[in-house]
Amino acid sequence: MKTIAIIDDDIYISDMLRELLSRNGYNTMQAYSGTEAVYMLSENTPDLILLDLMLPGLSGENVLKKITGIPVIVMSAKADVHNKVRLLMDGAADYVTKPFETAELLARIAVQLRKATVMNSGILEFRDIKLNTETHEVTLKDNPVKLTKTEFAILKLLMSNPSQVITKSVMLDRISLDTPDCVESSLKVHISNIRRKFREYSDSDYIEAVWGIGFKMSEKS
Amino acid sequence: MKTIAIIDDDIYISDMLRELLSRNGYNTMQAYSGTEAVYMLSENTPDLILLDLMLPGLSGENVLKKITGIPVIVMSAKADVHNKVRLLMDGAADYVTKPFETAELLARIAVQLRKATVMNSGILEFRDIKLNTETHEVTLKDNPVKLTKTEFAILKLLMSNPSQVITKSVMLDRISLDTPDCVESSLKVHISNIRRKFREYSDSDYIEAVWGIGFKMSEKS
DNA sequence: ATTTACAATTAAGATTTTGTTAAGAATACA
DNA sequence: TGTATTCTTAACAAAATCTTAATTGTAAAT
Repeated sequence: MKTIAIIDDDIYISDMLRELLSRNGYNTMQAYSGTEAVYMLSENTPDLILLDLMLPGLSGENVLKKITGIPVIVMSAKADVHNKVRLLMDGAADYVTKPFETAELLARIAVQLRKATVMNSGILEFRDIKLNTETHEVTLKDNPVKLTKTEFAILKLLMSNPSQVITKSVMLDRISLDTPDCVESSLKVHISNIRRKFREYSDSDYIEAVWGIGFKMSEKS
Repeated sequence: MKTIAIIDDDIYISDMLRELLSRNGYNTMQAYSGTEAVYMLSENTPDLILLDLMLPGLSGENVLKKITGIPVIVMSAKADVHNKVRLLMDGAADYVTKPFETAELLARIAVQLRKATVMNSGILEFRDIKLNTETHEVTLKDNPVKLTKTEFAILKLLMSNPSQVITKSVMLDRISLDTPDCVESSLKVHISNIRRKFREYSDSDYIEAVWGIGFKMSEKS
């Protein structure tokens, strides 16, 4: 049975969602603040997360940035397009505007869970590259490539959103959560190192720089 | 030695798989139609089944539904998500999309066989190590190795998820439930002790550190 | 064409994490 | 109670990784 985490400070909504979900065959867990959510997620791994944006403690945006590997559906009152784009760039899987129809929410949940099932075979593929999120192994043309933790995280982030530009600031947010901010030089070195390790098995370029913005996986060989 | 059943009507592919598998240390048996497969499985019990979907006689889907207790990896040309989901719901353990990389297929086979080993007996095996979850006995190359309770718990956790990295925090959660948090030093010592005890009977490394993440069982000897 | 801004690479030093040892604390057991 | 075993902690050395900064290369802007 799939487990869904509900992160919302409004107790009425949170409980309504819990009922709705358990009536539809899901397990649930609840958190009522950003900090509580982070703690809960460090202890448990749900299959999907419903995240309200307006949270006490730590804002929903910041909770979102800390999550990797679990699809997040953001629930927000703000409907504007610009905001939506930013959320998707921060790693949200989908977005519903409050108030929402329960049927719509259930449908979107089902879509994301199916996607996740397919993804969670554990292996991300892009051209010749395979990245196993479970074993932390990466191969290029079936040659094992040893990546460090940070290099792996960068490549996983890129391969999770192929053909999409990942801004440098998003990368820095997601990769090194603890360090300060202005460490772009470091990022460049990591990417350079990944490329060097890949070059041993292929002349082609896999990571492409998007001038002034960030990086993306490169389609062309 | 593990036996794998190959169910595919394409003789060329079937034989290619047989060679690949026997080169990698598996016994094989072959069937070329759905009806033949059902007959073969009534006579023999392989450890794992590779099943092509497009079969004459009885379709792969229907063969799948008749199988219980043996992990089935479905091989299909159809890549669409909906189809994959249905197969998994019909009881497939995993699926690969044709054409597939041999390395990937072997990896997925290994994963499923290990899972099956865990399920079916109280004995976990990994390379030269045997761990009996019921009697709490551990042997290395058939030499008994005396492990303490905590050491045993750590090794069991690792061997239950071979080839998968276990994070330090997960380990701490699962092993010493009562103690506070900052006990990484303790973990290091336990692992060091397991290694020392193993070193008496083998020079090879069985527990591998994954830098910055955790530990995993090490394939290479 | 030249300037400017950013990107890529390299190498060195700083930092973090791991592995081992030894000593004391906690626990189990006779 | 005393003894043996196991667990935890701390200290340090060794290894791997990360960051910084200097340098060179490359794309955009003027």
